[in-house]
Amino acid sequence: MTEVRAGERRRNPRGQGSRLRTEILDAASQILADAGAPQRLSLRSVARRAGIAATSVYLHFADVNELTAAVAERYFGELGRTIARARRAHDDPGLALLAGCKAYCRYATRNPGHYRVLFELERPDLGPNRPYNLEQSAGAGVLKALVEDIERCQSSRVTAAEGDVRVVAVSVWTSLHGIVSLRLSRPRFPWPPLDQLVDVTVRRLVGLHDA
Amino acid sequence: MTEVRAGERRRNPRGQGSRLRTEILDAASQILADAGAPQRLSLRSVARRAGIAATSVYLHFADVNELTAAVAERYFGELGRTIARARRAHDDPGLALLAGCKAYCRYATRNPGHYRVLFELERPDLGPNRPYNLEQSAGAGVLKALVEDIERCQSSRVTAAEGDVRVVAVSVWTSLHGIVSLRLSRPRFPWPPLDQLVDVTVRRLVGLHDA
DNA sequence: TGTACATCAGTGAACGCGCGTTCACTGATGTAC
DNA sequence: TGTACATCAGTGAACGCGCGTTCACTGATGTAC
Repeated sequence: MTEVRAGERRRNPRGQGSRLRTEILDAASQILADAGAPQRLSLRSVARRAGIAATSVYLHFADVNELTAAVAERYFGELGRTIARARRAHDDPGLALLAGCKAYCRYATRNPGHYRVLFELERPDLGPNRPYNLEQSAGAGVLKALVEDIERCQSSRVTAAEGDVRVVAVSVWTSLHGIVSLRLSRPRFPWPPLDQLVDVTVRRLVGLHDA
Repeated sequence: MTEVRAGERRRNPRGQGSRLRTEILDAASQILADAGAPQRLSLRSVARRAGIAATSVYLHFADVNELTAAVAERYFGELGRTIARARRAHDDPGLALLAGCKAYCRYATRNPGHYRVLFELERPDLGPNRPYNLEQSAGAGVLKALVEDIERCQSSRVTAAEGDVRVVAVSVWTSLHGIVSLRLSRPRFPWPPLDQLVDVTVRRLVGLHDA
């Protein structure tokens, strides 16, 4: 089994073995950026990209599932920071909410591979017979911020509709996911412009007055 | 290569060779129903399930993509009929719309494998550099019916909001897709009840008065 | 009526590929005595 | 100060699996003469 080696990498100095973990996750990130789809994310493809032997992945991850879970963890953080940055630019709670939603969708369409790892890739570690603790789930923070944004809209009366905030937040989140995931899997469909679709959808779901 | 043979099937009589095509699609359907996910839908798995040699699939399909396209075609029809049946039970246009939307979501959650073939499975035949004719796309009928339902709501004044009907229809469709596809890929998340989420989402998007 | 032949509905072995995982190993660097 | 040893950061060959596709074939059934 001859692996293509990318530039004869030199081993890390003693005590710095954990650097390889980062290099592996970087390689996974590059694959996702290139392919736009998480199907190509195999243990061997990551090792190839990182320029190491396939077996070296086992030095840091027990199996391929642990690797993909670590990849997902990394991108939940990235997504959360991207949204937070967009919201901060607005004082008006309605505009802040919309900006966050648009940032979510732009992240997905610009980083399809990363986004799909988060929400579409099969994750046996999240499957049945596994404990699922919402609080410790990496995506929980993103949803929590969305709930707070909607609450802020309601309490400052920029919104017309009331209703269970959590249900509305889940409605907004799932709708955004539908908007971007269909766009990614069926790109040739004649979609309306992304920002327009997000704008219409979120305004109506939350009850924001038109701009 | 010894294939497991399921009950020593006997060959079709002369002139009835095209029966095998149906048997192949039936086998694909069974696999999707069992697995709930389209990843398992390979040419070989379908052949195994149908009790035929892998090569026999080539008698009716040029390659594996043509097979999956045929599978999708079949389920678009099924989905469309399911929705139509649900709508017909209501005279009120708002209730008819809601019933169709709920039928869409129920179809997806009850037939996850079939639904995912329609909207998630990679379809190289729908990829870039391919002609995409909306009119001849198998899913076009489903969307068209949705547009008509929303128009009926608007013209009979059960709806408060106006707006570009096609954009609203796409908004509703993508939102429904998000609701069910996230549920399928992350089943352990504490989702609100399906019907409640659909009800809230569609009513707000279309501007239906609460029940 | 008998038979040669064409057609139809498939089969079975083999190919090369990428995959996850296992196992035994290598070779540089630091440390204890 | 010299050296034996332990540790660390990896490697390389091999395993069995399922995959899509190719190729040459088989054997029953109908048909023309």
